[in-house]
This record gives sequence, structure tokens and C-alpha cells, in this order.
Amino acid sequence: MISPSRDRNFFLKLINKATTLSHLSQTHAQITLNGLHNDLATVTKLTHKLSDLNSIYQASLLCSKFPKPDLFLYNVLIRGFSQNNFPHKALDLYFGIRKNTTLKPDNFTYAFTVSASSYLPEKVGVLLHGQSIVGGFGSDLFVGSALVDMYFNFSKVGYACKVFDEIPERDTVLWNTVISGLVNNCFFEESLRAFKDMVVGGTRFDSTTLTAVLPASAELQELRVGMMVQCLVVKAGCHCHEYILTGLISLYAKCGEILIAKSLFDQIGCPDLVSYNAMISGFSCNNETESSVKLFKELLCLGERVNSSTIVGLIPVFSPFGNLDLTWSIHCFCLKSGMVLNPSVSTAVTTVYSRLCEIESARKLFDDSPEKSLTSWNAMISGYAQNGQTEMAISLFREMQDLEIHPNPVTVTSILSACAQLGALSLGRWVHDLINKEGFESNIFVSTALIDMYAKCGSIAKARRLFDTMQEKNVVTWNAMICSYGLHGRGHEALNLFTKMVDSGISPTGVTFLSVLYACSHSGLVNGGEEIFHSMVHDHGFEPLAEHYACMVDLLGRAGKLEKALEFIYKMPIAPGPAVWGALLGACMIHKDTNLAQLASDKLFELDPENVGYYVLLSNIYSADRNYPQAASVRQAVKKRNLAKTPGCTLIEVNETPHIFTSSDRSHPQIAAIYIKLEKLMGEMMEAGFQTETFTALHDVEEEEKELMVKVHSEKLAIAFGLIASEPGTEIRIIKNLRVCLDCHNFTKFASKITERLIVVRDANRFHHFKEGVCSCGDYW
DNA sequence: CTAGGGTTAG
Repeated sequence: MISPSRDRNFFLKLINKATTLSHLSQTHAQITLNGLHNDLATVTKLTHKLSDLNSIYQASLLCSKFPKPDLFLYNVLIRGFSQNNFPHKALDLYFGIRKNTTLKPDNFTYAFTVSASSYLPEKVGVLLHGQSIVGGFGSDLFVGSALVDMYFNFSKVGYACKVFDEIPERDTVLWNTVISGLVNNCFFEESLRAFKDMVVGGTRFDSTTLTAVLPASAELQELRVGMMVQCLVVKAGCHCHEYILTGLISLYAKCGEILIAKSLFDQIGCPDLVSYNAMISGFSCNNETESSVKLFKELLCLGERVNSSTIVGLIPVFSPFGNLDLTWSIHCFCLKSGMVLNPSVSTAVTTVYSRLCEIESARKLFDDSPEKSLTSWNAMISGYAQNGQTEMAISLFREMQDLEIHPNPVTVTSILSACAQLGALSLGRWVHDLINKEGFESNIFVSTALIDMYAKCGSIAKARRLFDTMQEKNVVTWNAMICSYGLHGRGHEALNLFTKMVDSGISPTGVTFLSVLYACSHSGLVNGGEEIFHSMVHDHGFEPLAEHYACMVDLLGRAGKLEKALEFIYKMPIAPGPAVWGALLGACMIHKDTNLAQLASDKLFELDPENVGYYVLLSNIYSADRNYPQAASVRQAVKKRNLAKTPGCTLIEVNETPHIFTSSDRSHPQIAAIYIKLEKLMGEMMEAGFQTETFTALHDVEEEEKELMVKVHSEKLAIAFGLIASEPGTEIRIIKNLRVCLDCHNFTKFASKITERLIVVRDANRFHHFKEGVCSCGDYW
């Protein structure tokens, strides 16, 4: 007879060695024969092994027959349930222990139970969090790691970080949990900061760490991190793991360093599918379509089965030159192979369609996708927002809310862009609250979009406050703020900010110069603008593009230097396009130069015959010059060519509710009161010396309707309504889709004086702040 | 390890 203890050790080793279920079943049988089936240590080991071999049912059966399990055995079973995707069972067991036994859960119990709760309703996890604190594990490393992971899985980034902060001891696993949690929630900057803290703090990192950090740095185009990773790997003396190499390939490719990426690819002796995919996508996003396709074919020749990642990488969504035929053939391939069912593939194709302005095709693909990821929704929403279909973007967002699909920073960025375009301040504020609640504000895309939203909704001060509180700013952030100042006619602030930007070491881009030039132009800062243009070419070595030239023409023309503007056009090294002539035509309107206007519009009708705007502008110029026959003949030409005119409309928000007015609108429920208010106001204005200027007030109106319609341009209705519906002394804020006409501009000046109100008007081009009878644009728009 | 979604200017 063998002694029980020798017996037990013998069987424990046997259990450990088992690699298959039948193996383990034999051992189990022998254990029973030897009378060890009621031995705690043996049963625990057996349970552990059974659950590792995915036989959780047998494991639980075994335990249920055991007379008096201890906490250790329960913990093993909870872990088994959790790892075998039975989170409910894990939780039942945990609550069973608390209710039916006198055992006190320990850190293992909490760690395993919390892990299971990642797949259950969030409130369960929160409950467990509380109970673990009561149990005395508020700063336990293992329980804490599980909680951090859980909160990240629920996108509760703030809570995750809070738990993390309270854990004094931090090992590699905890740091990895934090870093990958941040990356998965699009908190890229923060993930890199965490990695830095980890390294500085002396915690050893591993390949898991690097494989989380590399995509984050690729996302941010942070080449330095990649180089640092390479140095660290070399220092550590280990061979560069192939996974890390693949991550590096992707990073370098996304930073435009395609040659380095290629050389890393060549370093891999026998690249796997994933490495191929990284390289194919690398070529694609660097516009090296041929190399990309070549590598793709090479991959096919190797007999390797391509996957969805290969296809997505092949689609050059980053390329500004989308190719509809290519997209269509890839789409067909995906339809035939069933690949289109993959949400990543359909999202990629949706995006290309959107970029090619094929928004209907994009929507069809979206609707046909059986499985929509958050990314699919984001692609569709941004597609609408970028194509100017802001209402569609917002309604899709509302649909998401109804379906309780949780937005992420990408979603809110697109929605903010839509709010900005639309001037929807109350929705924008609501989104801002959401952003604070979710902790998205530190995301640079989100905060930049917020700045833009507030500025475009009229709150330039709020935009600047946000800008000043941002810890990290990129070029786009600076551009957005500079552009905001331009929009509000604050040229000096724009110039100051530009200087500050250059001083803080940020390299300006083409957009920066455009924004500064427009700001100068809208504020009449001719010298400032000319200096910037000169500096752009000579100090910054920037080759001006067509739009920069157009901006200069606008600057000179607006300031009345029409001859100089024309001279500038003739000296341009590139052929002047519609933007340039359009700017000149606009200047002719302001300064009533019909001859030059005719020259500019002849060029425009030739270059851009379908655009009605130029006809309207020319007609208005003739009218302003009281040359009515000419004006009429231009309008005749518009009619003959059957070109559609954009109807004017104005939006005003009162008590968070938007009201939209069109010309001569009578549909508003309070329309009678509005007209009474308007009449009264006009009477007071006449006494104060206001005269309607019929002849310049003709954006898109027929001659005979002029007198009638001048009185009821949509912005007048909106202002009158605003005066009735809001408290005396409060600011009135309106948004219109066309440029404000001279008559309405005068009207608003008088209105601001008589009613003692600040009136802020956003027109198609810029903002006007009316106060005490004066407009911030200096009558210069 | 790879692939899909985001901010500014016109």
C-alpha cells in the first residue's frame, strides 16, 4: 500500500502533465480508484486543469460534489468560469460564497470576479469595485489591474485612471493594461505619456508593451517613439521580435519613411501575412500603388490566403486622389468573395466613396452592412459632415444614441464639425458636456474641433479660453484659432497668434498662411498681409498655391487697390483660376468698378460656367451702378442657362430651439407679432435716418420684387423674432447662408443702436458683431 | 504584429 501523501504528489504531477482531456479523464479515474477524490489539493488541481482544457462543465460538476470547498478551490472555479466565457456563472459563484459560506473573498476572488464582469452590465462591475474596497483591496495590484482593465472595456477612461492612481505598486502587467486600454480608447497621447512614465519609473517593458505603443505612435506620427523603441530594443540586447518589426514598419510607413519601412521588411527573413499586410498598406498610404499591388501579387503567388486586413490596406483611403474605378473593382471583389461582410472592409470602402463625394453609394454600403462597428458609424457620420450634409450627420448620431451605441472621441469630433458648419450652438454645448463626462477633452482632435465649433457659433472668447487651457497643441489647433480670429475680423489678434506660433517652434502650413492672409484681408491689414506673403516665400520657403494668390488678390482688392490687384494677377507665375478672378470680382462689387467686373466675370464664365454666384454678383454690381438694363440682361442669362439660385435663409436659436426663416417667410407661428415688431422698428429707424437701399439689395431677387423683398430678407425676420423672444439686453445671434447685403447690414446697425443689443451675425464668409450702431467689420466685407 | 473612423483653410 502506497502512502496517501506519496499518492497525492504522484497524481498532482500526472495532472500537470496532462495535455488532452482523455489523458486527464484516465488520471481522474485512477484518482477515484485510489480514494483521493475527496482530497482537497487533488480536486483543486484537477479543477484547474479541467478549466484550462475548456472543460468547465466537468470542473464545476467535480466541485459541486465536493463536501467542503475552501476559498482557493472557489477561486479556481471562478477563474475557470471567467476564462471559459461564463461570466454569469463566475458572478453567481462569487455571490454564493458571500451568501452561503463564512469564507471571506480574497484578492484572487476579486481579481477573477472583476475580470468576468467586463462582459456583464457595467453596474455589476461598479458593485464589485465597491465590495473589493470594503474587503480591503482598494489598492491591491491584482484586483486593481482587473478593475483598470474592466473600466477601459466600458470606455470609462476616467475611472480606469483613478483606480490606477491608487495602486502604489505597478508591475509590467498593470502598465500594459493601462497603455493598451488608453490606445483602445483613442487616448494616444496619454498612452505615450504612460509609456514614458513606465520607462522612467524603471518598470521593465515587454513585447506586449511595445505592440501597444507602436500603433499609438503611428497614429500620432510620432517617429521619435519608434526610434526610441529601436534604441531600447538594441540596448536590451535582444533580437528584434518580428511582431515589433512589423509594428515599426507600419509606424515608419505612416510617417512617410517608406524606405526605412521597406528595409525593415527586408530584414525579416520570412515575413508572415501580417508583415506583408503592413508593407502593402505602407506602400498604399504613401501613394506607391504599383509597389503595393506588386507585393499583393507576390503574396498571392506564395499561396498565402489574404485576409480582410490585406484588402483594407490595399485601398488607398489616405490618398487624396481617390480612384472611382479602382474602388469599384475592389468593391466588386469584396462582394464576390464575401469580404464585404467584414466591417473593416465595408468601412474602408464606405470611406473612399465618401471622399469621392459618392455619398449615396457610401450610405448604401453602410445600410447593407449586417454588422456595424463603431468605426462604421463614424465613417458614415464623418462622410456626411465632410460633404456638408450636416443634418444627415446629426440625425445619424441621434440614431446611434437611440440604439445606445456609445460614441468615442472620433464620433464627437465629426459631430462638432457638423455643429460648427451649422452654427448649432446648443447641440455643440450638449456635445461639450458629453465630452467632459467621457473625459474626451484631452484628445487633441476633440479640443481643436471644440475651438472651431465655439468660434463658428459666435463665441470667440470661449474658443480662446479653451485654446489657452490646452496643454498640447498641434498645427491644426493653431490654424483653427488663427482662422477663428480672421472669421471675426480680428486681424491683429490673428497676426499676434501667428507670431506666437512661430516663436513656439511650430512650422506653419499652407493652411496657416491662408488663415493669416484671410484675417488680414477681412480686417483691411494690407501691409500686414503683404509682409506675411513675403515672409511665407522668403523666410519659410513656402511655394504659394493658387489659393494663396487668390487671397492676396482679395486683400488688395478689398482695400480698393484694384489696379495693384490686377497687376498682381498678371505677374502670377501660375495661371489664375476661378478663385483669383472671383476675388477680384468681389472687390469690384465693394468698390463699384463695372469695367473691371466685366473683365473678371468674362474669365469666370469661361472657367466656371455653371456657378450662379458670379452672375448674381455681376448683376448686383451693375445694379449698384444703377445700370439696370445690364443687370437685367445678366439675370436673363442666368434664366436662360437654367442655373439654380440658392435661396437665402437665416437661423436663430432661442432657448435652445432653432428657428429658420426664409425670405418673405410667413410660416412661423409668431409671424404676426414679428411683422408688427419689424414695422415698429422700421419706423424708429426712418426717424433716425435709415433708408432702404433697394439698388444694392438684390442678391437673387427679380427687379419688380425688389422693394417688397428688401424689407423682408430672412435676417430681418430673424432679428425681429429674436427681439421679441429674448430678454431685453441679451445678445442676439443669427446665422445666414449667404453674404449679408448692404441694406440688411445697415438695418442691423440701426437695430443694435435703437434696441441697445449686441447682435452677432454669421454670414457665408465671416462674422459681424453689431454694437451701438457700429459693425466690427468696419463696413468692410 | 497588420487593416477601417476624427480637427483647421477653400
